[in-house]
Amino acid sequence: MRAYVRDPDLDREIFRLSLYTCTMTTIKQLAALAGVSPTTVTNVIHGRYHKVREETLRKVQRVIKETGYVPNMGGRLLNKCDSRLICVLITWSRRDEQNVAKDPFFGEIIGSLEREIRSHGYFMMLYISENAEECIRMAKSWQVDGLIVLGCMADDSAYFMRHTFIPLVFIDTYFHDDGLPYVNVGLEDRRGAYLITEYLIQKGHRSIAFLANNGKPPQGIDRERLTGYRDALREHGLPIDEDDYLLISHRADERRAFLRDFVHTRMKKYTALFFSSDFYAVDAIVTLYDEGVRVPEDISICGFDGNIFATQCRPQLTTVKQPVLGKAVCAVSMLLSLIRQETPSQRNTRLDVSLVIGNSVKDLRVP
Amino acid sequence: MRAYVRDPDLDREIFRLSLYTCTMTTIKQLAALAGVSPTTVTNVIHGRYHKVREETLRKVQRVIKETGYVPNMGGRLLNKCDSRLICVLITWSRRDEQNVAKDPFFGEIIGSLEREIRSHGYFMMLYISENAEECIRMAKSWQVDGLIVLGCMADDSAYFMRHTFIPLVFIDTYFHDDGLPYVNVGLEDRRGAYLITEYLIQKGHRSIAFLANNGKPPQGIDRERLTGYRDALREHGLPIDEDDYLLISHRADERRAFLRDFVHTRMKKYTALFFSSDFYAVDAIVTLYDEGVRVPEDISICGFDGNIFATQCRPQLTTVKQPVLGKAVCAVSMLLSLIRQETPSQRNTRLDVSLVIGNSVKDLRVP
DNA sequence: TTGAAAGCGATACCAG
DNA sequence: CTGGTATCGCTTTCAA
Repeated sequence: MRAYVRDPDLDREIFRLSLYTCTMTTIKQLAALAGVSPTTVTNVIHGRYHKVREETLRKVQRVIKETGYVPNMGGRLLNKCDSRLICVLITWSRRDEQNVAKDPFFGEIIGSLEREIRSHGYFMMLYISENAEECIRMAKSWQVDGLIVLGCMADDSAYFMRHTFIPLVFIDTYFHDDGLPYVNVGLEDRRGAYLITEYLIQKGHRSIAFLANNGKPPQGIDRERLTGYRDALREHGLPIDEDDYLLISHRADERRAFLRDFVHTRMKKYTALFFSSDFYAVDAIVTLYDEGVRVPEDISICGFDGNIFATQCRPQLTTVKQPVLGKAVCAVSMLLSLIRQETPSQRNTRLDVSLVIGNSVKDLRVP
Repeated sequence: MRAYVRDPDLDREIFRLSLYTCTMTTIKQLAALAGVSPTTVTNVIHGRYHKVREETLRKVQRVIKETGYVPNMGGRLLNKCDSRLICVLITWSRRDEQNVAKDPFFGEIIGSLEREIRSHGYFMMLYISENAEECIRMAKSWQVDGLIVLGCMADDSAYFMRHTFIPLVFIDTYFHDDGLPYVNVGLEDRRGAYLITEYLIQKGHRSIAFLANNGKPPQGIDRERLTGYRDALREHGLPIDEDDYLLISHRADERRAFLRDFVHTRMKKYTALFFSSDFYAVDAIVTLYDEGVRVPEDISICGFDGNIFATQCRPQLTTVKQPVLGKAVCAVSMLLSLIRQETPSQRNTRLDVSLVIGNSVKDLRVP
């Protein structure tokens, strides 16, 4: 195999072409430059090397490299089935937009998903909407290869499943019991809530409230966490009272008003408050602090998520840590296997959580 | 103008077609259904109503609606110049990924940008990379209509400007003095820093350190903030010392180690620390708290950003608030005007900032 | 191993 | 007002 010899004519042509930086090089042009057909060029691009002679391969590769060829995705899209696009859908139903975007979980999961998607050679579209129909329209419009849906309500997830055949992976979603083949990546929500409630009980707490914001009756993850909390109470022989499940608003002003009132009335009934997320737990610590209530001296508080709020809060929040990056890795890998038409190893993945002990819980056994 | 009469044949056809939910309806099919040409259908879709007779219009609109027509963006892309795609680029140079994604600013700006982009009928791609060349390749590949680049280094911004003609708006970026027509949306960084430093001085502080992490000499926004801080010192007759500009690491462990050491050594020299971001300021408050140093009793601290960290921190952080949503609105609107080939009203927008007084600064004038 | 040619869906141009 | 048709860049099929 002899060494590749530079061709001055080709060099000149490539240079001439490189001047037109405004218009992109096309496969046809590459073909013309290399003196081969478009077919050969595509074969090289797609790594079908067995279909190309060594010398041709080199020549084409050189032209590709030197022109700085960039494929036009429009052409690909048109030829169906390979957009290389993955769309991350977020449907904020209850919580309002501002809150969700400020929640560090949002940034973390978006960042992690982007990294996973890009590292697998896909591109990420982000679409945030309350309207499931609109989401489906855009997915079809862009022929996206796959969808990752973040924490939506059961009605929406059913809608997504019924209205498209696009590979679909949910994160943190719970579903109607309708037999549809949902693929979900979630947490051991129930176990996490159980663990932390048990921890509170161990520390001598007997009257513990659970606070969440996903409706009465609770839906989705909050229902699971409530169940875990109640399981722990029951198994330790403590009474379960409907009234100990408290609904808090997603609106900061309403939430604070509630807490300010709560402090001077019903709070006396409890020694500990278990919030369904760090976001709300920290907000409560701060509100109570402003009301002169000290944590954990006057009341113990814990959360769920283990995010940066929990670590940067003083007293440091006792909480349940979830693996955010792990969620992203898992979701993308499941989605890719769906895209490859493989049957996923598991439809319902529940990632493990762990207890993070901070200083927001008082040990009541010590006098 | 007589009422539109339903056509049973058409109804049947539409129903038949709707069964093929797997393949999308095309303009050709719409045309066939409505008994017109593709041209007419496009005209209707693009609202060129003056080119279509009333009756035809109605018929076509009905077919579009009933088939649930969704345009295939591939076709559009191919016909150049109208991808309706805006790509948000993030190039983390110094700070590491985890930190950036956890910073609430990230989530807030992403959320706000998405909303702005979508509400103007565009689609958002998110691309996070350290490699400017890679960014340009993807932008060309997708023929994106515009790019929004978040806080990159001067070298990268120059690279972007030189290597593409795609409309480009920067956020929070400072540039080389190379005469390129950068369009940027930033803050009154200098004024903000000036304001808060002046506030500290008013409260009796005379030795104030400035802590940031964008290198020595500082680059980008940190250089401006440093300048504002020094302007305030100078104008109030206080000495300016190189050593009062302290570099902190983006790595949590290094930063904390530095602070822990700092507390027992050089910190005695200062009565106040001004951090270049709330992220670092809050981290410092927490680290100092753990070291038994109380804020503001032992030392005063302030930040810059006015994000949720600052509000949820106790003592509440005194800081400079920036309009995050405003940045997104402004950036998207400038980008759209660039896309429309208009000359932007302003190349360099600096949004106003305001002082937020918390409880993290001690009034030294009170004995 | 290579090439010619037919499409993918939307659009714009030009004729009627 | 409406329709035929060529085009965009890429892929695939089929023939050489």
